[in-house]
Amino acid sequence: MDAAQAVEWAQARAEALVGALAGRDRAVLEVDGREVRLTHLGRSLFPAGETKLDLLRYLLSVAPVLLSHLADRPLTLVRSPDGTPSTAFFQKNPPPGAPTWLATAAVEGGRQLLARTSADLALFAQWAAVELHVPPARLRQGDLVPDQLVVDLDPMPPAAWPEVRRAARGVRRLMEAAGVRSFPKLSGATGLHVYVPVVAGPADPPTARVAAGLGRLLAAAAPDLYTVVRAVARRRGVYVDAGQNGRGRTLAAPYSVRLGDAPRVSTPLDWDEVDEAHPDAHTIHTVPERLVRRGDLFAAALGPPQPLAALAELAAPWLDRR
DNA sequence: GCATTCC
DNA sequence: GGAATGCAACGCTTT
DNA sequence: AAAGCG
Repeated sequence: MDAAQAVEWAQARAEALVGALAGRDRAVLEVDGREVRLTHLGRSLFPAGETKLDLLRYLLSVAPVLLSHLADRPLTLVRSPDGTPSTAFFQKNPPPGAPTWLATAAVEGGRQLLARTSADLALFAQWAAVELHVPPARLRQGDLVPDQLVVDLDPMPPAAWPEVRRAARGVRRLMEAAGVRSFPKLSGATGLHVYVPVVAGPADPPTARVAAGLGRLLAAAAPDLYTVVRAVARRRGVYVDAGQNGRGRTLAAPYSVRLGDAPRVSTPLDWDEVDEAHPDAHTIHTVPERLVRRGDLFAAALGPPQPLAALAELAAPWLDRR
């Protein structure tokens, strides 16, 4: 079964499960053989009135692909019970009272949340965990091993989406020059993330250093477009944030909803779409249907991995510069 | 959203 | 009993 | 040394 079929099935199941909840504010949902207690289903989480029930419907609809991108990655939830970004809080450890069936992983001394099933996602909806963040690294035998290099493009006002598009084209060319496949997605806020599935050889520098080198390379070639300067006041154009590849860093997962003035989704794109796409066009209302039509454009961002050396070589002259 | 702690 | 509080975390940079 | 940043 391919991604489109899986989502079609999941969407039908979501409609059936959520349909049975219509008009109710509390309920017990049975999914994947688990019982999830739901409350405040009518609570609005976005200005246009999308509710916790809408978030639940979305998460269940995209569950097969969303879960594939969360697998083996310790989760950071961004919870906002009233939908307001300013009152949101992070949660990475299981809260007291969490159901015993919710999986956790031992990560660097603590226990962190994992998502494995649709029941897990339903629980996160109940928790008003609007954003699901994961590291570009996977758990393997208790260790967190980087499996993706991410170039995070963030426009600094007055730069905006048009500048991000131009910046993305440059990143695409750079990745083509390195001979690696790369995959763009909307951050769901104002920026864009480019993912490269990689595997590091023993002699390779860490992905964070390679990403920082690529950022400096881009900024040297087009200083009006790219900036790698940390100090916010001195940034111009599009900020290339290599820090997202560092230890313990996370990004909004593919297909994660984002908090804000609309339920935008961090949506994978085709490279050829980047010039036409706009973040506002991809929300919980549009992404499930898009998945059925296009499949999961990020499936190959999970692998097969490509040698990090291909990028390390390009970045080499810039690795230890500033 | 909810368990815990504080007054 | 009702209100307040915590719920991540850390290296790197700038000041 | 402390504060800012993501």
